[in-house]
Amino acid sequence: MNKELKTRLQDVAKHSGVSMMTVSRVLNKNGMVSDKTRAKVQVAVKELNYRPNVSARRLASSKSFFLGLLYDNPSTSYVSQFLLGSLKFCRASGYHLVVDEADNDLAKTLKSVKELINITQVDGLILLPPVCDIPEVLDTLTTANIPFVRVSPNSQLHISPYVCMDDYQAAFEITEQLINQGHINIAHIIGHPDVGASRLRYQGFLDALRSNKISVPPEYIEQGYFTYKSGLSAAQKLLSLENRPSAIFASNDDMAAASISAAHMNNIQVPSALSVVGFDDTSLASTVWPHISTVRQPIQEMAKMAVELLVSGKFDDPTSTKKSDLRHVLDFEIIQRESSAELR
Amino acid sequence: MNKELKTRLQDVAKHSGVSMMTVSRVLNKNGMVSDKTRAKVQVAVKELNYRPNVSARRLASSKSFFLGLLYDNPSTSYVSQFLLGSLKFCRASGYHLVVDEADNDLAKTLKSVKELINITQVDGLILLPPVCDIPEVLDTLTTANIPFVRVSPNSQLHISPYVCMDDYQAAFEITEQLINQGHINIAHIIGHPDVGASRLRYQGFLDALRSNKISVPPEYIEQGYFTYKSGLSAAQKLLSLENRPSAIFASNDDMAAASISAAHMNNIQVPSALSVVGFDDTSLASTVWPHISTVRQPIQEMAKMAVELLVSGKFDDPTSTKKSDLRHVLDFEIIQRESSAELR
DNA sequence: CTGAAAGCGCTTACAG
DNA sequence: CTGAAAGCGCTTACAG
Repeated sequence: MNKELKTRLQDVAKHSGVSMMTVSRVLNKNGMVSDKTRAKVQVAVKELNYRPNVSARRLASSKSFFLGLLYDNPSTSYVSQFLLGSLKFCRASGYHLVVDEADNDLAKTLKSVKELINITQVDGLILLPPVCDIPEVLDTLTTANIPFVRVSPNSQLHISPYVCMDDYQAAFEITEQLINQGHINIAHIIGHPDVGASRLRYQGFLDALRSNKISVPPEYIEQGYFTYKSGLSAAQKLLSLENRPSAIFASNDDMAAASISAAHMNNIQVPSALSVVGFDDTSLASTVWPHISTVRQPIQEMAKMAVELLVSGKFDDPTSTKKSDLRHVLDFEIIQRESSAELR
Repeated sequence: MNKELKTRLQDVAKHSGVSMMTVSRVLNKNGMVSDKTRAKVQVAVKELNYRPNVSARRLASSKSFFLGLLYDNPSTSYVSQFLLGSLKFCRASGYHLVVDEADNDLAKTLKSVKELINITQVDGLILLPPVCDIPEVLDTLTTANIPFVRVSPNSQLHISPYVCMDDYQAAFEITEQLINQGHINIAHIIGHPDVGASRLRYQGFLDALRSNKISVPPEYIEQGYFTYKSGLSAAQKLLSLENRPSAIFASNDDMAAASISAAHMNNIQVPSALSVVGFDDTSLASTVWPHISTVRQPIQEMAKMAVELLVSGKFDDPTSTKKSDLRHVLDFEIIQRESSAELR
């Protein structure tokens, strides 16, 4: 390490004519500093392009500058996108990320959580779904008084800040897009019954149809489990109906991809004879052919928001926070690709 | 942080009756310490369950205890699996990982590399394919004298240690498995022409057939580009041949998945009328139905090996290393799933 | 609102 | 082969 290149706190102090202590206070935004002094210091920080040494900071302070990320989501692409996003924003904030996979065995998971708290001594934890809804994990964290942020949680929404997107609204909009393309016979493959988002997406679908005065025959609704296989058999049933739907909205991309395969098997052209839309915008959506029209989840932005909430320290004292501040909804995006088109 | 819980270097020193300096030397494996003293210290370390404080270490030493991971691979699942693996082993070794994505623009990539060297001051760098084969990146690293490990590189194999698997042998074996299942009419979809592994897999395929005295008609060989779409059109051609193959070996899973779709479109049952095998064992392989028989790349192990090579410090002085030590080949695994079966 | 001193847990010279 | 001293770049308590 070229120590001589690095500007240190001392350099900033000298440059702005104050003590190191004062610079430290400005940097950490906590101490009482006069506006004038603060301004002076901030100028010096900018001019010298000063970046605090995380190791020194960690060594001296009571904070660890570690954030934990706990996941047990089977979707590699979801986890990895989130991971990459948090890594980036942790780095920007001078934090490091410790990643742990929750085990199927609850006892093991709890052990990992306790290790993160006691050994790694994380300053905060991010929980991805579905581990973010395990009561025992939440209890452990609450008891240990460790701040945590949950992503798309499904229960106990009042106990921690969380980030999510509006699954209902997204489903509503992508359904409405099909309607605007002239589709009336629209089927839906519901997602896994245990996942809260499945219900929200289904409801958004129903309400979009209702608000356009379109009725759904019961045989247009199939229960899926977010897997390709479940999507395949659901789509097979839908496509063998006498009054075949002209469009299928699957509750995730895997099942949408399966619907396209099912169409192929039945010699039904996509999108000319059948439109298919999915949800999530995983890599699968742009892997299969035709590429799948879908809803993009703002995973990167969710990661950024989660890190920011933890870094801000706003929630370090959980009791002081108003419920209204807990919910952070991020924008989704409807992505039109080649698997859906105007009805003709 | 509960400081009182943590055992420190001092505690170990006291416990084993030597100075902190001696403990440090034992821990860092560099200094000259008598075997007797070393043993004593090691016992104390074990008993007290001592783990060095990375921050203190980093602050005091000339090393940063940062490793960089540079990637530009489009496969999210590949990158994320590698990422998760390295994260794990970095943590076990007391290192932190800084992850950067190489840009399409070479100038930007070089800038990132220089930042990793000068600002983050990484102790070493891991390069994933294909960025591991960009001469300018390699030059920058060599000039800066930063140790680096490459994963499955394709060129200049003498300039750095690297980890890889035996693509040729794996292709040979999975082809031979098809042969053992009674297949004679086996087609191959070649991978992207710019990727070295494509050639090796193709060669393994050819040699397996040759060693079993099976000849391949030229129309059984199709050029693909590792994409689903390229696999789809390649498979379409293969399946419309008069002497249709009974098995297709695609050079990756995406193209194998596409081959299955193509079979469906032509009302050909997989695996009863057509066996399909892929390569990589990405999540796609167990997403589509039937699940794809494939070759598992040992991505986690490759990550571990890459981290270990860097942490070991063996290659800190690149000039001193013998060429024979550079190559690290890891074992693959043939995974038999539902997409291939005995010919009947 | 601001500062001088001590210390976080290690390693790097420097001695012996 | 082993050790006592100084210092890495910050923050925590304590003064004022």
